Amino acid sequence: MSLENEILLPARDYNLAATLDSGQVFRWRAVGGFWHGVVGKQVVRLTQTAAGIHAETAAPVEHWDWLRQFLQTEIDFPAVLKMFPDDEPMRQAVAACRGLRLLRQDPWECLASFILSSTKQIVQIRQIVARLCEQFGEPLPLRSAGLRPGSLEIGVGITPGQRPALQYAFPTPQQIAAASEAELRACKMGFRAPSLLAAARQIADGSFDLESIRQLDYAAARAELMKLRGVGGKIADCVLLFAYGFDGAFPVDGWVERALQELYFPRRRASDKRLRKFAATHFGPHAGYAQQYLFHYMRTRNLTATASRRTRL
DNA sequence: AGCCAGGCTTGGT
DNA sequence: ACCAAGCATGGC
Repeated sequence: MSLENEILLPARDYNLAATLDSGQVFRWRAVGGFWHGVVGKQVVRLTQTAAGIHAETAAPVEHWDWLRQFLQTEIDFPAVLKMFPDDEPMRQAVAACRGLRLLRQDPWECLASFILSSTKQIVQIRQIVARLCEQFGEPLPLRSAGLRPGSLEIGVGITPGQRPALQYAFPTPQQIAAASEAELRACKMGFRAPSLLAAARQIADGSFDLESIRQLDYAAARAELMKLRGVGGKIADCVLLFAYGFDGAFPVDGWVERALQELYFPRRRASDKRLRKFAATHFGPHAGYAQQYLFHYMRTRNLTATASRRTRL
């Protein structure tokens, strides 16, 4: 197969913008109608068309399996929606964001990102991850050397007349493990630094195996991830859902807790444990997708509320 | 200025 | 089993 640096991936019911901006990934940025990001060592530029998702890479590639995998364009998405519970909150949440999808991330990048996520706003997680990648990640070429010379320059933060910022691969466990805690703290991750460093060292020296997680069932995989410092139930569920494809994983953070409380238990206050138990049975085999819809629904509802509040002032 | 953020760990009942 | 403090930093 010949080398290519662009492709159209057919996709229906796919809201690319909402998906890349929904708090599952932290390195994608919208630049003039395009979404710029990095998948593995590929610098990628995506845009949504009527037919699907058009992708361009800075470096030519032999195939596109890695991108189909990341974007999950080939799943039976209508079947996922069909399995959602038929109740008013879910109808509202789905209507609020048609085509919101789950991506399939690299486990290490996902784990590291969510170790850094605790008690942080999404904008801040993005900043920390960006610093981490700039400090410790491998710099990646922004333009194709061969194909269509000069036609494409992919980079985050391009403004007219300005060179695009360099892009970086997400740092490997080895690269993080070689850092000091002070160097990590310089990325503004605060008390999360020792947790990230410990995870990186365990993975780098082989005492913790991210690949073997795939062989386990959900409960065992969750327990295994929770052995890592700084990884509790919520972060474990995020990694299981976003990186390993455990569709039953149901991360409960503040937003989702509020969603469950307000939408399903409006009268009485339900304990965190009660909410988790309810979620485990109520949302079916694709509970993780349902969770993402509830999360996005609550978050955007709040954002528009604050925006309108601001304009009124 | 002060509250709170895609939480977890530890130490108290 | 449940509750609270403490953690580091910055957006709003």
